[in-house]
Amino acid sequence: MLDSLPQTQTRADEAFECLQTAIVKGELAPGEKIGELEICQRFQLTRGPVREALGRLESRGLLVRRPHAGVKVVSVSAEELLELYHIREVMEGLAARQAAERMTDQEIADLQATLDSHEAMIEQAQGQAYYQAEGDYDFHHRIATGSRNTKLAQMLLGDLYYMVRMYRYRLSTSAGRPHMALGEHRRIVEAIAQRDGELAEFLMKRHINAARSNIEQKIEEGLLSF
Amino acid sequence: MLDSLPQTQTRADEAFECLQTAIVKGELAPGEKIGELEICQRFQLTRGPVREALGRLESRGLLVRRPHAGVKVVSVSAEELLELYHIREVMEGLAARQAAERMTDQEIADLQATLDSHEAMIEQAQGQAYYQAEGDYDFHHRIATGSRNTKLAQMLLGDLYYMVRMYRYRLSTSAGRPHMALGEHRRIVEAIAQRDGELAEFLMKRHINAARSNIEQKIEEGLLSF
DNA sequence: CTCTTCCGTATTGTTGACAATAAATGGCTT
DNA sequence: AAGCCATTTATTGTCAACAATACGGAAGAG
Repeated sequence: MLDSLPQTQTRADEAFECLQTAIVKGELAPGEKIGELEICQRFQLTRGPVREALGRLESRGLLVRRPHAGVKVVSVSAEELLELYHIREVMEGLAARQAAERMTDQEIADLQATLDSHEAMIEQAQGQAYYQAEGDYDFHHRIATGSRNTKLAQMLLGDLYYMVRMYRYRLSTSAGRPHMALGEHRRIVEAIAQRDGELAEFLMKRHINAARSNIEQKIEEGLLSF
Repeated sequence: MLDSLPQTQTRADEAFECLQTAIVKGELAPGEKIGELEICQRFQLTRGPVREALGRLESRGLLVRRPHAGVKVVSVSAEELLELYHIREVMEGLAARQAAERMTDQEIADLQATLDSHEAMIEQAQGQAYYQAEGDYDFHHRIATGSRNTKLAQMLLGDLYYMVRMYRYRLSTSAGRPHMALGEHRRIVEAIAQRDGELAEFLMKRHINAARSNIEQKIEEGLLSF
């Protein structure tokens, strides 16, 4: 009765989550080839569920698989990473607009509270980029679900974010931007609270575009390992 | 030597494609519960590959699966279908913009040729909505790949289109719109040929928005079965 | 007559063994 | 010595039997 639902329901789900987090956290490096038995003994599973999980991961674009040749973690080039941000820009813009139209007052209040706690964290622990990264994820997560657009949330949360987070871990999200990002977040929430969908969309697009430019700049400076 | 590569490479791939087309064509109705053994004897396969295929289909949102309870074809409500078009609007807008920037002259010429053949088909066989539907798919397909945005094309071609096409088969794409749609397509290609990304994006968004409005109107008229 | 409980059955989830394919190694020829 | 071909081996793809779980119906109590 203690471990009611923290443990996943099926072995395949377990394998799926384990693999996913391992890939996102970088424990499995991009481009790295992984054998099935290797995974089995690592997570104490059998090949059946693992195989099913691999299929799902491949379908989501985190793995690439060649018949009879094995699977390897997807390796995203710098260009592709920037393309991801272009996609995020339009999709999250839409999410913000719909969130402005559909979020409940309670959800908006919670969102504002979330930002407050982020601000406190940033001021308290200067330079702790980790919390900011998690907070940023939380912020975008809430807006995606707040859009009440099932498929949109599914695509953002199930596909794009994992892929972006996969590189967040080694990019450490550009020091200096936390404060600026928080301000942008505040303005977006403000627009949502005023039910101004158009403005929310505009601000969100600009916000993500700024993040993209920031990464692009770092790449040009040669600070990134690709 | 005859069937060199038309047959899929692995049993799981085979199962995946069979199931996918069956769902899209409506042979498996939305909401219908399907047993694994049922699929096995239908496509002459064993449960292993089928199981893996089911996992992939679920991951792509065409199936919904409850542990130990079975899988059923996803049933999309009218609201969710319209939401799909909102997503398409922003994503294909982006695709059109990037296609205008990146398509080769050859690709653009091919695209124009495609429209010519569509026009011929429409004039030749009045009211043959089927060809128009296929032609429309072809048009959007080319622009998605022309964007040179791997993930964007993957999401459009691998996720959204199948879901939309699934309903196209019973919507029969609104008679009367074919001619109008072709004109809109022409203007979009024109913008792409002139390398005017902004205009291409605008026109594509308006094009999809018009399609959405059309469906929305039909729903309000109660002409659709949901 | 209705609701609840229990049990049987059918379906799903899992496992380990078997078959097929691709990569790797070694030998052979040129 | 270098390149090509065959054999070997390890890994993937597939299969059929086993175990676990949820659904459905029958029996009993209220």
